[in-house]
Amino acid sequence: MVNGDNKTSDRSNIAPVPTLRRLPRYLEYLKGLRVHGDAHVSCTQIAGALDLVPTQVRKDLACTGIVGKPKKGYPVFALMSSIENFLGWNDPRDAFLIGAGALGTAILGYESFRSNGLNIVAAFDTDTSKIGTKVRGVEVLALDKLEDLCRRMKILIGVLTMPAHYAQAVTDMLVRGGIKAIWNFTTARLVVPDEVVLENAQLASSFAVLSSKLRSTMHDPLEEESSEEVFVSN
Amino acid sequence: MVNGDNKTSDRSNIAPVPTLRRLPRYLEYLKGLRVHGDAHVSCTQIAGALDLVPTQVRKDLACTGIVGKPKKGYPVFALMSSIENFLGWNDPRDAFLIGAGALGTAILGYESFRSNGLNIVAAFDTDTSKIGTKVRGVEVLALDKLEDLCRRMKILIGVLTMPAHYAQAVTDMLVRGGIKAIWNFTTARLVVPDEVVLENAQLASSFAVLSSKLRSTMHDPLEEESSEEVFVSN
DNA sequence: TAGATTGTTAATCGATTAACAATC
DNA sequence: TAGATTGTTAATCGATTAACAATC
Repeated sequence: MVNGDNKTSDRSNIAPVPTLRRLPRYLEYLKGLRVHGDAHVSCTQIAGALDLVPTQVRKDLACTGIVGKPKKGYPVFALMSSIENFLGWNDPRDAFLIGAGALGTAILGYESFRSNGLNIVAAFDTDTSKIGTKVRGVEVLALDKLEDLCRRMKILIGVLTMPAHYAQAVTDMLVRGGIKAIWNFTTARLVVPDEVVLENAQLASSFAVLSSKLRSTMHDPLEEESSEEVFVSN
Repeated sequence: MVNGDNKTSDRSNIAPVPTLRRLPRYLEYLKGLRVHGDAHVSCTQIAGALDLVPTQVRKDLACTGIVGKPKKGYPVFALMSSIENFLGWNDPRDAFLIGAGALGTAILGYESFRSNGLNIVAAFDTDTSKIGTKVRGVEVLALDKLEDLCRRMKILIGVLTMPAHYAQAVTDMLVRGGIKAIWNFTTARLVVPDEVVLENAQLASSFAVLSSKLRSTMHDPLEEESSEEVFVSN
């Protein structure tokens, strides 16, 4: 059993980041199909709906370990399980959310995160008027209990939704409390030990892509009929 | 002037998406420097702080049109302007936000978006208890006024923070109202005409990357000291 | 001046896409 | 069976990284 070379367990469960980012889209699409029984779906179908090419979809899905049937495609439910399993979304992971403001409330309310393995068991804040209350059914605790509770409850994920200038201090508390991963919604650049996973939500990156596209369509006169009056000599 | 071949105006102001996504990080770093006068910054400095390689930073910055000085680097303020200008973040663009819930409130409160050219001038909702009130200083209006106001106020950007199942209907209203860009925070896959820019915030993608990394560190026994008891024969 | 840094060209790397045999 | 679809290998594409002359 030592050094087990089991073919079925994909030890090297690494996938390119672009693939990882597409997997939730596939899952969302599959959920939307609302099929039952042993319905199948092909890469052509998925690609068509999501504006991708079938080969890419096939390669992405292969990363999760699913095996399809030629001519039929993939069994829908098995495929959903395969994606969820690959992402670790089938077994919930306990998380703390720090910052019970508007953004924190929004994250707590995202039902799809809960169904995707993010189990936020408590929120933390420094605002005494919030401490002791519940937000979206989750209790808000005092920030000074964070490190101790993190350690005792073996919390895996910390979600940072507080003002950016507290972010590093809170991160340090979580790290001391033995956190495994940090999902950072602030603009702060965080320093964490190598063994802690850090993912930055980077809303500004998304807005930058939008801004740039918008700017080019606005500046490119060929994009649509010119907004300026065409001068016609009469 | 027709067909102007002006070298200074970079007509083909296209940059790779990965570059676009990094630009806000550079800007954030530069703002954090809090320098004054004609302070300069080098790619080596920026790369060191952001965990990138200098060549990549140099190429990214070159996309924005900035020209540096050998041995000195780039003038900090000119560089910030160059990035902001490239993204169109220097002149504010009027936007509507649809869905004045927790997420909408969070976006309205993100001061950095306002300073980055996103000028949300009104919010819309169907909840009559919210209509007429102000959220973060922005008035909440009835959804049925959306299309008409969008057209009359020549709104450029629509920010979607309402429940996913309304998203396509709201998008259609905005499109009819002449919107140029849509920033979608819902999980809905939206259909828009070619001339409308669509950017999906995709929080789930970010969470998928985190989940996958976390899953591999948890499953990889080499990542840290084994959590299982090592059996020692005595 | 010497040397750090830029701008740019070439090499590398990795993801996407195409091609095609295998298969149900 | 015929043909759509899979899995996989090869070709392409584009971003990253390396190399290096120019320069202040």
